[in-house]
This record gives sequence, C-alpha cells and structure tokens, in this order.
Amino acid sequence: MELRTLRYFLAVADELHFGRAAARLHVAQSALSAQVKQLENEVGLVLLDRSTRHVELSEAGRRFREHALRITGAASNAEADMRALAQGLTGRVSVGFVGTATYDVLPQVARRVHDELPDVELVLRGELLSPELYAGIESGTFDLALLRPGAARDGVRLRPLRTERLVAALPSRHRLATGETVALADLASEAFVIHPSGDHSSMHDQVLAACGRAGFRPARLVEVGETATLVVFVAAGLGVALVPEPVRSLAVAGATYVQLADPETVDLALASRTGEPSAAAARVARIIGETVRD
Amino acid sequence: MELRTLRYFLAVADELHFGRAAARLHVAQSALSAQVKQLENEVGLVLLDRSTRHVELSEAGRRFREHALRITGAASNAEADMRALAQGLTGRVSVGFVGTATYDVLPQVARRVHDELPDVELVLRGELLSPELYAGIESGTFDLALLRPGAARDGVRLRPLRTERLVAALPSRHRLATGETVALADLASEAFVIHPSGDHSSMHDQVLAACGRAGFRPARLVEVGETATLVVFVAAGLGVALVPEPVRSLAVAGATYVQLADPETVDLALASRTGEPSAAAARVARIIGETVRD
DNA sequence: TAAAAATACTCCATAGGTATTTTAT
DNA sequence: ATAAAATACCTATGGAGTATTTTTA
Repeated sequence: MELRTLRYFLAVADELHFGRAAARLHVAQSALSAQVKQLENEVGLVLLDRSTRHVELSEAGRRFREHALRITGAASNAEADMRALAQGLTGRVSVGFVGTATYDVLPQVARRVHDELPDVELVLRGELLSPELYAGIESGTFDLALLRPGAARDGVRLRPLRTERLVAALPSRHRLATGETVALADLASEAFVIHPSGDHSSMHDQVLAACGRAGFRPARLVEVGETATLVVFVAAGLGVALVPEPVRSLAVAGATYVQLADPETVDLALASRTGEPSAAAARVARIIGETVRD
Repeated sequence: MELRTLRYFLAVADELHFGRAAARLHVAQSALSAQVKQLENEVGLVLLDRSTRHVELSEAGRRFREHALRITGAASNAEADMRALAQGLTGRVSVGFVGTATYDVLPQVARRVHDELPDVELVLRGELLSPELYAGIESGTFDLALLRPGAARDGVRLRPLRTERLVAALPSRHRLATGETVALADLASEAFVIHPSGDHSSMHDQVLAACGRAGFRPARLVEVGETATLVVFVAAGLGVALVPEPVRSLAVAGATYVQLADPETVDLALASRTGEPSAAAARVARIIGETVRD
C-alpha cells in the first residue's frame, strides 16, 4: 500500500468516474484502473462497484475511504509542517541571555517572535553568565545566546550586536544621585554591589577593570547573582553598582541611574553554533539583530 | 512522499545505523541511503545527522519521526481493519425478521454474534412482513432476512431453515386449553386474532388456508400487527390464534399454547441478495443456520 | 450504440543491487 | 586502520502510456 495508490483511490471515490479521476490526477485511465485493481487485490476486498456505466463505492470502499482520508491527511499535515519548519515558521528555538540583557532585549524579542512567528516556540533562559552561555551553545542546549563576548571559542559564532555604556546605579538618596553625570573616581570609597566572580562572570571582571582604570579598587563588594536583585540592593542603600545602560529599563524605586563621566563600555554579542542554524533560529537571530539595532 | 520511504526512514531512526536498518528492511544499504537522501530533498531538511561513525536524528528528524509514525500507524490500522473486514470479523450486518421469528431466533442470534464477532455491528429490524423483507433484501436495506418463503424473486436467494408446526394459542381459561392437543375444526366458531392482511402477510394467508383445510372460515378476525400484542390479545380472551411453535418462547400469563391435532406447518427461510455477500454477513448467516438447527 | 472500464502491449523511470570510494574516528 | 555511509553504475520491476476490446445501460 502506497500513498500514491490511496490518492488515486480517493480521486475515483470522489469523481465516481475513472476517466475524470484520471484526468484530475494527470495519468492515463488505464494506469488508474490498474492501480485501483491492485489496491483491491492487496486489501482483498472490492472497493468500487463498477460497470462501464456506473461507479459507486462498496460498503468496504466507504470504510476504506475513511482510512485513506486519515492517512493522506496525516501525510499532508506532515508535508505542511515540514515546509513550515524549513522556512522557520515553526519549531523550537532556545535562547540564553546574560542577566543584563534579560530586562531589555528579552521582552522585546519575545513579543516580536510571538507576533511574527506565532508557531515558533521560544524557550528562554535568562540571568545566565557568559561562560555558561558559551558552553550551552557548544553543547546544543541553546540555539542562540546573548552574551558578553570573550575569548573566541571555535564551534561558537559571535556576531557583535552593540556596545553598551556603563552607568552608575546609585541609591536615590545618595549625594551624587542628582548630578547629570558622575565620575567613577568619586565612587572609590563606596561599597560595590556586583555580579558574582565565580565562573568568570564577565560583568564582574569588567566592573573591577573600570574601577582600576579610574585608579581604585572597591573597598567592599556585595555579590548578587540576579540583575534585578542587584538594583534592589542599590535601592536599599547597600552600595552602588555599574551596569550597562539598557538596565535602565529596570526601574526600581529608590535606585537612580546616573551617566558615567568615564567612557566605560561593555559589548553585547549574539552567539550561535557554527554551521547551519535551524531556519527558525535564523529568523529569531534576525529579529534579535533588528531589535537591538532599533 | 511514499509510505515505503517513511518506513525506511523509521527503520534508520530506530536503528541509528544504515547497515542494520537495511538488513532489517531486506534491502541494500545503498538503496536505503538513496531513499533517505531523496526524502530529505523532498522535505527540504536534514533529518539525520550522520557521519561514517555515528547516526543521530536532527531536530527536524525527531519532528518528522512523529509524523511518520502517525502516518504509517494509520496505514497499519487501515490494513488491519480491512483484513478484519475481509474475514467478516468486523463490519455492519443488517438483518430483518418476520414477527414470529422475533422472539425466538433473534435473541439467540444476537447473543452469539455479540460473543463470537464482537466487532460486527448487528442492525436488527424485527416484526416485519415477508414482502417488506423481500423488498428490503432487493434494495440492499437488509443483508439478511428471516422470512416466510413465498414466490421466488430473482435477486433474492432463499435458503430453507426449518419447518415450524403451527400451534394454537388459547386463553388459559378456554375449555380446550387443558387438552394435550386441539383439533382446528373445534375452533371453527372462535374469533381469530391474526396478523393483518394488508401487504399480503404470509401468516395471515396461511392461517386462513389452514382453517379452510379444516373446513371452516373464521367467523370473526381481530387483526394485530405485533406478535407479542397478538398473544396478549389471546390472553385477554379476545380470541384464539394460530402461531408457529417457536412463538411458545413468548410466555404471556393468561395464554396457553396447545399442540394442533392437524399437521399444519409454515416454513422459515433465510434470504440474502444474490451475489457475494459481505464476509460478515456470511458469518452471521452461518450463525443463524446453526442457531435454527439446534 | 455509445460511453466508459478493462485489457494487451510497450516503454521507461526509478527502486534496488553490486562494487567501489570516501570519510571520520 | 577500519567500519560505515556515500557514490557510481548497472539491472529489472512495475508504473504509466497508447491502442484496442469488452461491456452494459
């Protein structure tokens, strides 16, 4: 039993006329007759009661028609689904994010994917550290990752997205919180709320490097994993923090973001596995690129 | 896309090894490789990530596998169902009965079909007159009919089942109800409860013919369609009746069946359409034959 | 008698086989 | 070095076409 045979049978069952059915299928009437006959031999039942003047479905034919419709329908579904998958209109894309991208890029991307690619399942994991994301891309856990680019690793392709200025997050009551800008050196004696150092967090290292360039080393460090928690700690007066400018979209009462006088920046990049990504992943990558650009 | 291709793909997806899958399918490895490759071309996606040392399903392959399983599963279902249909183990069989077979043959047949052919749907219509049954067989409304054989009609095949003796149904209080037998002539002056004459009921005619042979013509006729109602009327004292002996299984308080001294009989036959009946109808016919024989 | 399905036959596309090459570990 | 998939090439099955016959309403 083959799908072609079933399609032939269904055409005859539809037209109740071998000639017309053959025309519809673009095959000769004789080929159609032969195929239907073979199908009947296979199932061991007469499916069509036919004379030269009349064709009608037998009881068995009516029953078989239901089966044939189910089978060819499932095949059509499969074809349609695979076509959609090939075009990136369906499928699953898992994306990992560093914490500082979680509150800015992530929600916009999720919204656009939901609107433009409703059948694409987006699996999001935010608040991860760049090394974890590198490993996730290599191992296939993630199709895409938004991370702070570090040493190139082969198996991972990096595309620079943008450079983000660092801003200071200060308690609103802080004496420097009302200024237009703040010089990093003026924060030398403050406690710093900072991402954890473990596993080589990129933000941890870059904040300390910036302080170093400003001529000091923070006296006290309060390590906090989640970006949201970090800002809340600042708001609570536990210290100051340096965060990429897009974190501003995370508004927390009691915390104020102030532009740095120093030109400190961190890079944001999109990572993917080398080789052909899935069509859906490519579409999501494109949306991420457009979202960041705007 | 053809079922063969899907089965090949599923074998490889199962074995994750082209050589073993080919062996399982009894085809050469090269043929399998070619078919899988062609399938991938058709769907436009790589379904299997493979090297000479390792074969695994791609994301698209996992997705396609679900489709392929659904499709081939539906095809297997179809084959199994058609096989069962060809063997008469499934399908629908409609059977019509004359009223006097309704209470005897019908329940036994229904029970046996239910037990022995659980997937055969038995559609029963009882309490019909033989001419209606003839027409129903010819028109295809019924696959089988239990009826009183009359003039042969072509398009209808008749198989004699048995000859049933007529017995008298008398009100229990009737003076003749206690005898071992009753002579028909002794009922000459009674009112007769009888099946309707309309549409040439066979029982109607045969009861009157029997009376004629006994030398009388019933003084009064009470016409009743249903056999059960007929016996109830007798029990109520509205008259006497002649019924085929199997109607005895219809026990009604107040009515007594008494053997006739006269050797009057009616025939019961199984009617079916000429030509090949469905396998299920043939099985049911066989069960009817066996049931009546016992 | 005419329309339509079945049959006879021929052809060729393609599934499948054998032998060999390529490739990744 | 070797196991296994891919490739090259050949064969043959069977699907499809043309022409004709058969059938029945």
